[in-house]
Parts: sequence; C-alpha cells; structure tokens
Amino acid sequence: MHDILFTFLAKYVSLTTEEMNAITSLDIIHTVKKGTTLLKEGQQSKESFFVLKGCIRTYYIIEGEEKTTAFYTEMEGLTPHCVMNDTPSEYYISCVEDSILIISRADMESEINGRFPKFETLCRKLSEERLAIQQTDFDLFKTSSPEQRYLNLLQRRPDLIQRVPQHQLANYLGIQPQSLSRLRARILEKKQ
Amino acid sequence: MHDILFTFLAKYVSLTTEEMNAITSLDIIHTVKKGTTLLKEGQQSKESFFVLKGCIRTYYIIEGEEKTTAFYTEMEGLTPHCVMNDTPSEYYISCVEDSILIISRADMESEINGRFPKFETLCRKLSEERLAIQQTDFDLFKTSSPEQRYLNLLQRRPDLIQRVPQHQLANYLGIQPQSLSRLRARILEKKQ
DNA sequence: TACACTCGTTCACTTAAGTTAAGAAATATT
DNA sequence: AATATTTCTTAACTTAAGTGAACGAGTGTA
Repeated sequence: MHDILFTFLAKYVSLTTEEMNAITSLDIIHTVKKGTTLLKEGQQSKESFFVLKGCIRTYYIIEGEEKTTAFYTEMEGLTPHCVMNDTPSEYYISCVEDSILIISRADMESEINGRFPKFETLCRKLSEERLAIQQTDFDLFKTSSPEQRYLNLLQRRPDLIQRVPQHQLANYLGIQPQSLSRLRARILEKKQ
Repeated sequence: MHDILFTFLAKYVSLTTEEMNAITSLDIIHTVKKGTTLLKEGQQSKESFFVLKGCIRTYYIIEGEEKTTAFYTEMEGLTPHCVMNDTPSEYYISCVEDSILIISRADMESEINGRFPKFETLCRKLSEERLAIQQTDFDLFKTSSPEQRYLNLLQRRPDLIQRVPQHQLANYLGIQPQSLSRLRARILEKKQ
C-alpha cells in the first residue's frame, strides 16, 4: 500500500529510504468501511485525512438536513478546519465507499516535520497547490449557472457522478436534488 | 512598514533579528496605485502578493465581461495558480485601492526557505490556514442562496461592501449586478 | 412475503434570478 | 462648465431554481 503513497510523493520531493521508513513506521494507513463517520460536528479532532483509495465526503447538518459540500477521492486530502484553529468542528466527514486512508494526527506531523525538513517542504507544496486549485474551482463555481456547473463536473470529474448519490451531488452543486433531476432531463432533451 | 508585517508574522513563528533582516533586505514591499494591473491573463508570472494595506482583486474576462471572483485585503495574500503550475494565467489581478503590497518571486521564496527552515514553517502554516478558511467559505457559499450570501457578507466583511464597487460585489456573490440591486431593495423592504 | 424506508423522478406552483432596456446618479474627461 | 462614461437602479419579461407533494424503483428489515 505504501508504494502508491511514495509514487505520489515523488512528484513533490525525493525521499531517502530512511525518510520513507520513518513515514511507514508511523502506521497511519487505515482501511475504513463505507458509511463510517470520521469526524462529527462538535468534535475537536486533530486528525487529517488523505485518500489512497476510495472516497470520503464532508457534510453539514443544516435544519436537520445533510448538506454535502465536498468529496475527496484518490490522492486528495483534507485537514479539517477544527484541526487548524482548535474549535469544535462545524461539519461531519464520512466514507462514501470502502476506503484506504492515511489518518495523521497534528502532533505526528509536527514531529516528522521537525525531524525531516523535506517533509515540511512536501506539506507546504501540497497545501499551496491544493489552495491554488481550490481557488480556481471556487471561481468557476461563482461564474457558472447550476446547469454549467453540472456540465463542468461531467467533464472534469465524470467518476464522481457515477460513484456518489444524486442528492449529495446536488448539494455539492449548490442546488436541490429535484433541481438536479430537472436539469439533467433538460440537458438530455437538448441533445436530441 | 516592516513592523506591521513582523507583528503579523509573530502570530505564526518567532523570528530572530537575523531572520527579520533577511526578509527586510529582500526589498519586497511596494506601493501600488489604484487600478494598477498586477497580473494579466496569459502572463506566466512567478509573483505572489500579500496585502499590508489596501485591497486587490482577481477577475476573469469572460465573453468580454469582467467577472470579479475574489478580494484580498489587509493581511491576506495569494499565490496565483500560474505560479504553482507554470501555465499562463487564466485571470487578472488588479488594485482596487492604493495599496502597500509584498510582492515576492518564487525563486526568492525558495532561497529564503532553504536558508531559514522557520520561514518554510511559516509558509506552510499560512497556506494551510488559508486553505481551511477557503474551504469553509466555499461550503457556506454552496449552502446559501444569493440573498443569504449577501447577508453573510454584511456580517463577516462589512468593510468590503463599502470599499468595493457594486458590480464587482455582485460577481463575487455569484449573481448579476441587477440581481444584487433588487436583492438589496428586497432586504430593505423586509426590515420595515 | 409484507412492510417500511430511502432514493430519484416528475408535477404544479411559487419565488427569485437572468435578460434586455431605459433612465438616473456619480465620475471622469475635455 | 459641458460632455462623455461608468455605475447603479428600476421595470417588464423570461427562464430556472425552490418548494411541497406524489409516485415508482430499489433496499433493507421484520
């Protein structure tokens, strides 16, 4: 399992055997069953998640309703807001599919960062890159209509449409599930 | 001017005099006039921006129209997407007000990062924090109607509504300028 | 097998945003 | 000061999303 991880990391820094062993010895790779809740609202966790295989989602419960706002799939990760600023979490994280995850605690990270400066470089690059992507994603969202957003998703992440329930997709697109159904019917009509 | 910067940085790491001098000697603080374009579409710049005073914005030109997607004010910064992945920029950056900025080039950063590991820690923390904030902002955007988004902005960044033109605010809220006018009139009506 | 539950779709209706156009107000230009 | 230009608002109309309800398909459970 670690080879997938190291292949990915090689894109950002070249690690020595010693450094790889240090990471391996942390024993941070976990197999998680579909539906498992990784973080609950109100919890003050220090855990970050990185997806090696599978899919996880973040969601809020607003007026009793689940509102899914993000999906993370292979080679994507997130550090929850509550880890950064020591506050209770505002959202939930759960597994959309059976998944293999890296679950790391903030204290483990800072220890490794201290011992291997290269690891800090890695974390910096990863979060800088992720931030730049997140910004352009947000920009695209703002400048698109719901229908365009769905068409963008079809192009950019067709897999998501297959592996995720419609009502979660609708939240993710910022609309109601009924509107997504209608919108899809509209697109199909246009094609013919 | 540097004192404002160091006061801000002190929240993340404690710097020695030597480290502060290294930063000061880079001569990266610039005064920029309102309306100045800092980055153009198609350009392949390596410059990052951090606002000490004033306000800058990112915008796209889509079908001949400016679409403002983000504002950065005091103690906020951005590394454009094009700096991260060596591609021509998809957007513009320009000054909303006369501003004082830190403009740093990627090569300067990596040099300082190499010399002072502490500086790398700083950059990592800043971008991790910014990423977490950006994520929850995006979440709030997705789960809100345009009217709610405007009310949120009123609460969270009332200054922006004062210092920024309406049509740019409208883009930022993901709606047409006319819709923003209407929506504001509607809110005023409700109050009475 | 029967029953309950969730999920996606469809419909009718309501509400709000997009669009086009026009005019007023504020700014900039000559 | 007069004119042009940009910015904001308003209005009428169109289009699409929100809402509430109903229905069938699929899933799980007793």
